[in-house]
Amino acid sequence: MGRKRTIDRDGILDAAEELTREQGAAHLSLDAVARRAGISKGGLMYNFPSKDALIAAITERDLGRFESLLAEKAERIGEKPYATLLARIEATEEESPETLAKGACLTATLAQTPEHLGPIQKAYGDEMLRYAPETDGGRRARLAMIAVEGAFLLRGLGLMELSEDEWRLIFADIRALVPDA
Amino acid sequence: MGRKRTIDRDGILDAAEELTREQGAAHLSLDAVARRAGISKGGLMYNFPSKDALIAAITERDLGRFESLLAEKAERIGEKPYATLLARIEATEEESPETLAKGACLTATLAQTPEHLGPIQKAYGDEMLRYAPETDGGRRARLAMIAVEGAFLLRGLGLMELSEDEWRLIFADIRALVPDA
DNA sequence: GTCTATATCAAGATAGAC
DNA sequence: GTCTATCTTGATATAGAC
Repeated sequence: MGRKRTIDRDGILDAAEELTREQGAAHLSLDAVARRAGISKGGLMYNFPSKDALIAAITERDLGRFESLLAEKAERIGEKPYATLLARIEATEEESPETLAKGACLTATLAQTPEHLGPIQKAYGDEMLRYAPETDGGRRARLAMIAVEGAFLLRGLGLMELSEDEWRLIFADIRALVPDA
Repeated sequence: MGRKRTIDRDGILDAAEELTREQGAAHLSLDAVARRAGISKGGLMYNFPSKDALIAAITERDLGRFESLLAEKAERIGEKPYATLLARIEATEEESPETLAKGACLTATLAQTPEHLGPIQKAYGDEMLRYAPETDGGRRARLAMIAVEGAFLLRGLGLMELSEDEWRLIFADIRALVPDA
């Protein structure tokens, strides 16, 4: 015990995310993060000078990852006008329960500390801006956005307990909202 | 200072709800609740022996109120098969931003403490059970449920910032999902 | 750069006066 | 039943050794 090791920042973020999912962000402590990550508290504090910094780092990493995932999926879907939206639906449906829960817990956490809301508001806002509410297609796309993010939160937070099959039907119906889908 | 007064349990719950909305539930302290309610901490603890008990009481009161509101609205809507669902959409759209935020913050808080999830899971589950996923109408109703609760959370938590007019369009489109609406 | 040890503080909960 | 005062804990953050 007490041996030094090179600290892996991504490993810390993974540990923090897992704990958030397991116990809820309210009970997340830096002590527990350090323990789970297998490092000392001092080492943790050196890499992330405060809990807020840690949470901001998780947000930044996850939003970035999700955007990459969307871009990749959208590219594979092709030139359809609502490719990104279809990619979002696909990504949300395919996500493992654990990943979904981690993302939803993080989102709920951010929502409780207004100073952290910025990045996620921007992500949602940018996407909604693509869909003009004056057009029929835009309205259907916005409705699909609300529905898919609703499914994300309701399922990820464990508020609505449905079977895999039931969720599958819901995602199919969300997809059917998208114009030209 | 120091004069005794009769403690109003509903007043305490109001104070706690307001603080939750203003600062996020993560920063809710019993000290602040007592201060806001204009009573002593001891008096607070006498009425609600723990913070968990306080949160549970808020949940119970709010779920009860909302169910009453739904029942009342559904009755006024009449014998339509999806009257309760329409009532939910109407209630969610009409809710003031403050009330919406209080409800959504509470929901997010419950989601972070698994032991508090029960009542809300039951409320959602009971409603979803009414809509058989084997029927076309049932599927549309379930989709509308996901969408309206998505709107509730996204708007109430401040995750998605849209104008009043933009939300109005979205609620109109959610309503259009309901069979025979 | 990572560790151990400790300072500091906020917050939930308790004890006992009135 | 409500109050004031205090206890106790757990968590953030800091200091300094290695």
